[in-house]
Amino acid sequence: MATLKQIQYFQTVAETQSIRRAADRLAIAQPPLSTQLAALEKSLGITLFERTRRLTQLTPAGRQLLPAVKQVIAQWHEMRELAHTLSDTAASTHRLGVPPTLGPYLLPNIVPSIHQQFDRLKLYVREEPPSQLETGVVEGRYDLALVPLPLRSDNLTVDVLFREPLMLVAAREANLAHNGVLREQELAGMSILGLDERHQLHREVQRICERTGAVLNRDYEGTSLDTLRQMVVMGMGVAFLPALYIRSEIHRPEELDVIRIEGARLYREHALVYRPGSPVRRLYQDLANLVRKRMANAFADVVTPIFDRGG
Amino acid sequence: MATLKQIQYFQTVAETQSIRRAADRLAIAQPPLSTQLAALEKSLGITLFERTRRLTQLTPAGRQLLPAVKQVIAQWHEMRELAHTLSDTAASTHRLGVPPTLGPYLLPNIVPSIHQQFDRLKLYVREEPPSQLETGVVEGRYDLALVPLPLRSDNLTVDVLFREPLMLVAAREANLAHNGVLREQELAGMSILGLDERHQLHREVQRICERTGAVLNRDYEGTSLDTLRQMVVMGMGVAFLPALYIRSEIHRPEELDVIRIEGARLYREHALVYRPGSPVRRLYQDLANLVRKRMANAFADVVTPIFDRGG
DNA sequence: TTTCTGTTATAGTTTTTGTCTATATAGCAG
DNA sequence: CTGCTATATAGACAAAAACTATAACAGAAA
Repeated sequence: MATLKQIQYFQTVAETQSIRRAADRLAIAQPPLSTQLAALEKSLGITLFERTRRLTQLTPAGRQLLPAVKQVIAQWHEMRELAHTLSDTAASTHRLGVPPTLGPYLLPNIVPSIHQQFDRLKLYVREEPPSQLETGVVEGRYDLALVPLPLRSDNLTVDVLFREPLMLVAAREANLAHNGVLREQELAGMSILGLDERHQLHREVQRICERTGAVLNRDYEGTSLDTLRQMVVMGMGVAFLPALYIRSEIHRPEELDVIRIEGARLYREHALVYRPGSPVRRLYQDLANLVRKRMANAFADVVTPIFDRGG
Repeated sequence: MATLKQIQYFQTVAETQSIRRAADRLAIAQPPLSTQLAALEKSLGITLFERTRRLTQLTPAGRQLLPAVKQVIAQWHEMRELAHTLSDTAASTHRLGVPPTLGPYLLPNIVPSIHQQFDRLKLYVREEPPSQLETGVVEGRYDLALVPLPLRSDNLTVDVLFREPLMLVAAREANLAHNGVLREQELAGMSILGLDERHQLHREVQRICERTGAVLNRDYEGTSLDTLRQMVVMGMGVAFLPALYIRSEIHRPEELDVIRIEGARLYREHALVYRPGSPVRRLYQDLANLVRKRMANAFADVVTPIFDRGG
């Protein structure tokens, strides 16, 4: 089996037109070079060189093989160069999974910061429901993912990122809130619109309803935060929407009231997860910290970064 | 230094997602595969795989390196395939040098036969004066050449091919010959047109003139056989032209008389030459024989093949 | 929990391969 | 004919890669 070494030897001899000079250039003795050439010729079934005293030159067959040989070596060098670039772990493309109720409203705010700090890191981002994100990371379809807590699987490393409040949203005409604030008790019996049950948010809202005595309206369920918002605008009821969504999407405040609920712990928590065995987990920890800091700096009024609860 | 073997191992492990299965497929034991992978990772400075118990999968960096790795292997296979094709010596391109006073008139008649017998052999043909052809072969610019005898250099293998008569050509109006034949003595004093002295034919004609008492006209010399013919047609004198040229180029017999000289040995001899050390000299001998046979079959009236005078 | 199973890593040994030095062989020049 | 130079060959040695055996370890099953 022809080796890369032999192929390099071949090229050098072809260039120098001399086994002796090639041996010098390759920094080996002449006999092993002769031996390796003979081995290569045997394995290829071709006489590559015409050896005379004054010079060693290519045979017609060898001459035609030379370009192919150079191709192999060129590709090899290219590969090594790429490897060198990639040897900085932050220079690779990492596959990031995000839930549809968070990704579109969070990423635009943090991706620029990521590129600023890790300038050669690339992200390949896909949206999926959180449960699929988890299995996706476990099975290797993703390298890391943003998911809401709690997790189903226990074999992932979890870096908790921040706590995001859920705000009650009502149509302006409903005139539901006094001064934009309601007490938790006032939620009791209220009819709440939610997303369909494939979304994680469905369960989170469900839990809130159970705790506060509100009633989750299952006759109409939204398929996205935007449809949910539309349902509220159209007066079909009230809904809990994530603070980051509200911050980025509620552009027409005249249509909707955003109501803070006093005394209730209405929030969801997001984490960055990845396989414990990932060789670049250190990078992912850095990314997690970057997200927390970014949240602390630019969204302190909206979310609460969590710095010290590791997975 | 990453080896081809290691690169193949890398690809196989990436495909099977398991070191154990890859080892099976590669028909080696598992430990050396682990070792080689580790060596490759070290030499590239990259962690290529994330090894867990259930499966061994690519890291982000490894995933991006894989296409480059496949390229290297693909090029390598391509090279081996080409080598296999070339292992039939007759499948290569051989550089053939021919003199301008022979090539254009001989090759069209023999190249089809060559391709018929050696269907994958290719010829790269160039024209040059015979002296340059000889040094060209010695120095390796050509693999073989057709040259007129005698040779200057003595370090080439010479396969004599055939003897080609030189015919006296005169304008029809000159009415020089009786029945298309002249005796040698009648050449004495005759003014002969020739090619310029860079051509081998110049010297051949000069020798004939010296022997027969004819006079080589040096006032006007042709630069090619065609200009020489034109000079004869225009009545500037008579000339010796090679039989193969006449056979292929004298299309208008009314313009010129072709005259055979009785009793004189007026001919030149052509040989196929190549370096004695050429690994494919056997092929060149076969080619020489093919040319002789072709001459014997189709040009017996024009040239005389020479079968038994080796170099 | 413990045990069993399957996978990868490590240790030690053997075999193979590559390289070295020394020498033989062969053209070519003087 | 005799050196000179380039390549080939032989034998010794070192390095690399293979194998066997075993350890370590995680996940599944008991």
